[in-house]
Order: sequence, then C-alpha cells, then structure tokens
Amino acid sequence: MKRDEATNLPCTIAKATSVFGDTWNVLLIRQACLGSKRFDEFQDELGIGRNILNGRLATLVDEGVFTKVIYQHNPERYEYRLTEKGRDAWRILSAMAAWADTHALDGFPTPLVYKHKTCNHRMHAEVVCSHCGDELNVRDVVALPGPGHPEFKKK
Amino acid sequence: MKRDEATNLPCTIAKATSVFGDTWNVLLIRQACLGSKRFDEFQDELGIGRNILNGRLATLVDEGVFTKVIYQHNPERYEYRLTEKGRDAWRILSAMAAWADTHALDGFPTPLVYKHKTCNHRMHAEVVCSHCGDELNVRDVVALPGPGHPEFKKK
DNA sequence: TGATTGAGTTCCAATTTGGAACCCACTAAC
DNA sequence: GTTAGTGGGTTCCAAATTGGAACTCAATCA
Repeated sequence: MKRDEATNLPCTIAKATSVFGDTWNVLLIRQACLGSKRFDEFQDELGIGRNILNGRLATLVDEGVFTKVIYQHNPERYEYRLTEKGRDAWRILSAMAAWADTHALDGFPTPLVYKHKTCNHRMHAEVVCSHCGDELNVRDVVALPGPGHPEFKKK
Repeated sequence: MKRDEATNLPCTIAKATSVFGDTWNVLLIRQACLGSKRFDEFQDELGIGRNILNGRLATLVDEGVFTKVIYQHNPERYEYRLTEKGRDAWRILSAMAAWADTHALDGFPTPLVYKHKTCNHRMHAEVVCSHCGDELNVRDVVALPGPGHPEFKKK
C-alpha cells in the first residue's frame, strides 16, 4: 500500500495525514501561521528546494489549506494565504509544539514561547475534552464506529 | 535541505515533525493508541510493507515513542508498547481527528466517534490556552524567542 | 544596458519506497 | 517425522520521490 492510499482507512486521522503526514507541509503551515505568504519567503526561511516547494504549495492549495491570491498584475504574482481550514490547523501545530516542548527537547531550553493575546499570558496548548474540559489521556478515550464507518450497521 | 535537517530549525514544531511528519509514523501511533502491539498486527491493519514497517518501528523506538518489550523467550518475540511520550502523542492525533472531522470530510459522516470514559460523554478534542482555557486561534497567538532561541540575546 | 526580483520549470543524480520472496526458530497437526 | 503454520524480520529490485543547480520569463530598477 502506498502512503496516500492510507487516506482510505475508515479513520479521520488517516485523512488528516494527507496534509500533516509530511514534514514540508507542516513547516509551510507553520510559516504561514507566523506570517509568511510569498514563494520566496517560504523558500528562504525553510531552505526547501523550489521544485519541492512548488509541488507542496500546489497540493496544499488543492487540499484547501491555502488560497492563491493575486497581489500584482503584469506580471502576475500570487501569494499564499491560509484559509479557515488552514488557520484551524494551528491547533494541531500548537499541540505538536506543546508535546515537543515536554518530550523532544532533551532538556534544552525551548526556542519559542507563545503568548495568548486574549488573556495576555504566556501559555502552551492543552488538548481537552469538549465536554468536561479535562486534559485528554489515551486511556480515558474509547473510539466507537460512527455513522460513516463501514461496519456501522453491525451497531 | 533534506527533510530531516529541518529538525534543526529553532522551532519545537520542527522537532515534532521528525515523528509526525510521516504518514506511517502517525498511523502506527494511532494503531498503538487503539491497542495494537505486535509487528503482524500493525502490518495487517495498515497494509504497510514489512520492510517499511520494520524501519518505522525502529525509528519510533529510537525516538522514544515505543519501547520494545520481550513477551516470549525461545524464540524471542517482542511487542511494541507506547511510552509516556507516545501516549501523550494521542493529544496531537485527537486534535488531528477533530480538525479532519470538521474540515476534511466533505460532508461525509464521520467514521469514528470518541467517548471520554472520565465524564462518560461523546466528545472531540479541543485545543485551548493553558492559562485562560479559551480555544486557540492563530490570530490570538504570538510567538516570541525563548531561552533556547539563537537570537535570544537580542532580547 | 545590465542587474535584480519573483515565481516558477527542467534536468538529473541520489534516496526512499513498496512489493514479493526469502529466512529462521520454534510449535502444532497429521 | 514430515509438513504447515506463526512471528518477526531481511533481501532484492524496480519505480517513485527527493533535492540541488541551472534555466526561464516578464517586468522593474539604477
């Protein structure tokens, strides 16, 4: 099975991997969340090859994460802006940041800290239950077939 | 620049991509969160090639997401269990699930629903500010150089 | 007139995939 | 006591995907 056929598993996470299961995609979304918009900006900041960059931007536009917006005619120049889908991806990225801060830094100090403008405090992301607001742990969660599951009829 | 050199960017998200920036890694962690432990289980459920599977399991053990635990001598058989680092990755996966549920399903019904055993309710993940508890939006967050940032001295 | 900018595209060599077949140490079944 | 699994890999190879460098093209700048 190829990586992208995995998208067909009856699982929303698998669907998400078509966007997030690629380092460059994640980093591009990160840069965009931090304010980048232009081809060359992405290229300079990430050091990604121009051909690769071009391909990734195209798939992300395809996926609806970015839109191409013309900002100059003659010659035509486009910039890449996050859609709402793309902006919401920030939640995943900040969950990654929080995870890596506690688990992947091996004692090194964190390179980036985040501030929430709304409450004006330094913060990190927390992933909580939409019902009770408690932080999630694997062992407290059960997955059940939903209406779109192939075996849902089995009830 | 190669994908894995991106890990050196002064960014925790970039560090996280060494684990999450790969479809198979994400899917393997997903399966493990749902209960899988053995080589053949992973292989059957995901349809991943045995050679690829072997490589991914090795890197995930290396990254400290899984531990190899012997469960039978003669011949030796190992199973792959999530470490705490791996278990905490569930938060990222469930944030992905929530995102894909609202953005990547194109109106199809969701294949999987989640229940929180603690409060006994159907739920989805929400990503919130650790200080005020409000759901995060990109525009409300600023990133600032932290103690580990190369330009921190610039203050 | 000649450089520069912005956004790509083309080419090619090197790496990474994925599939299939093979291996090895045992155990169970006939 | 031979044959058929089982569990966890490894090897081989062809095909796809990378990444780097060079090239294009239209327009502007000095």
